[in-house]
Amino acid sequence: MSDERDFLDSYDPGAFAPVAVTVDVVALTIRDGRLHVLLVERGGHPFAGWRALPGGFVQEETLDAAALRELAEETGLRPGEGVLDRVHLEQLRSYGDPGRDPRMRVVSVAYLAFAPSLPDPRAGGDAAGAFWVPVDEAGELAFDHAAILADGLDRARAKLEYTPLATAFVGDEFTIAELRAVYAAVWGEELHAGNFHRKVLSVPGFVESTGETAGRAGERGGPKPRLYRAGDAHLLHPALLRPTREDGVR
Amino acid sequence: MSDERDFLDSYDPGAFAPVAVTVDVVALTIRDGRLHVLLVERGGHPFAGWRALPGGFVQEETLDAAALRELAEETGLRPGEGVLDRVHLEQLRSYGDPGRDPRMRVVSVAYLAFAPSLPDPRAGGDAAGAFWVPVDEAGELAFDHAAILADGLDRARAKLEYTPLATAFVGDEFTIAELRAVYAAVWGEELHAGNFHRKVLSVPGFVESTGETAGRAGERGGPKPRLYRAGDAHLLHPALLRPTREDGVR
DNA sequence: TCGAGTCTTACTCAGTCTGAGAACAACGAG
DNA sequence: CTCGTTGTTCTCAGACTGAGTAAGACTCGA
Repeated sequence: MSDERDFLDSYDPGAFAPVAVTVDVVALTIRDGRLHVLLVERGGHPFAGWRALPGGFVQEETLDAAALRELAEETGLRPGEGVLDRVHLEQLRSYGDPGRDPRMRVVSVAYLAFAPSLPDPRAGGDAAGAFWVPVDEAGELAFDHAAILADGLDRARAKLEYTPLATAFVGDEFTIAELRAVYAAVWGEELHAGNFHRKVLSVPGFVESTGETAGRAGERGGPKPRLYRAGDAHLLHPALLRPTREDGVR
Repeated sequence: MSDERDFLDSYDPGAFAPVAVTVDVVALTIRDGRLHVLLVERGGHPFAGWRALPGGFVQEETLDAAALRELAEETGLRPGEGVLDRVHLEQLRSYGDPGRDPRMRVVSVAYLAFAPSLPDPRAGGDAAGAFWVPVDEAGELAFDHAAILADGLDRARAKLEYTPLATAFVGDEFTIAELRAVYAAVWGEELHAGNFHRKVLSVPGFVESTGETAGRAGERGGPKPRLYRAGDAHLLHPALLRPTREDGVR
């Protein structure tokens, strides 16, 4: 048996059937109290003119870096400008059915991104345009992107329960009511204000008080709310469970 | 712009840097009350002689099918013989750091498999041998497989809480005590028998009674336990929470 | 065959958590 | 100023949880 050096030198990477690896990003944000997803309109074949998730081929970089790069390209935001640094990015899962892309065998690693309200994206890359769309108006998407979006939403809704993810949707300092609005937007249901308040403050490490109060109350009155920052918890314990998904869900 | 047919005909799949896609399987089972993982000893370079997770290159098949095939090849089990059909298989996540494989850029889609006690594997494929190893004795593994295994264990421990996954580790009919042994093995701690019993029976759809009792009691006495089958729930509600991971985990 | 020890199952009880509702004060809009 | 809205705090009954106890049923070894 040859030694490892010889083996690597003689190794032929072309010996396998060609496969491409892409990343696709399910980027979520909240605008006007509704959950939105970032979509692009495809400029080229296949699926020209269709809406799709932002994404592209992986280059010489980690998968995480590829996802962040694609997000930056499609939104026109630059890393280092501060906005993108506050985006929470995590891997969702991979999709690799033969035939999901008519060009060739493509395995796509999907990512989930959460951001505070971002500006309207500038067109860039090979996308004819990018825009935020309310998740319930996404409609048909190219490839299997509708399924990917559905998986992403499931994951997002579940993670709100046991992680402090909601803080990724709000600014640096926020009120409990803003946090509650995030939960309401993602879960699609109103939450009992009093109980939510009690719960959030009772979970260690979820939020910490800044000692300040907002300069102004809400548009429709009420006292000036207190401001909080995200705490140091990675897991919420105990969790904030969703209001009874009636037991039929199973 | 050419139409889609022309575009596809002229598309050159070789235009991108070569990437290979593999699947790696974290297969878990319980033997003698301890959680075991299936490992192979690598026969060829790179990492010849090292232990690794079973896995290999994806062929013209879905990712799920590739994972099942690799599992079958490494264990010597054939699909259709019944044993493999009862294996729970789910995607874990993908690993694609440049340099994780010295041969070329390799993106690996990791899978998690749960099975009732399987027979000792027969060697097969390019592995010099395959064997079940207690998870806490896995030691160093080839590539980044140690990290993959750790992620798989995390996922398994978490999923036990809110899904009926534990039933995938036991036979078709089982006792509550066998189910409790699964939780104890995966979580690494004993559980209060009475409370566990109450909890399992109170979660709708987790288990359903067969009406029968086991022919024999445990080795060290006790009454003949009743037998149960897995219910139709996909999610446990309410969940079986792990005994207080003391709040420092965050 | 008998006793010791083990195990399943059921029950109890105090502490905690939850959902629902009410109370109150602070605030904006008209 | 008045009214409706909102942030925050309480209260209360029901559900759930961990810990312990108890009654049998059974195996094993003496």
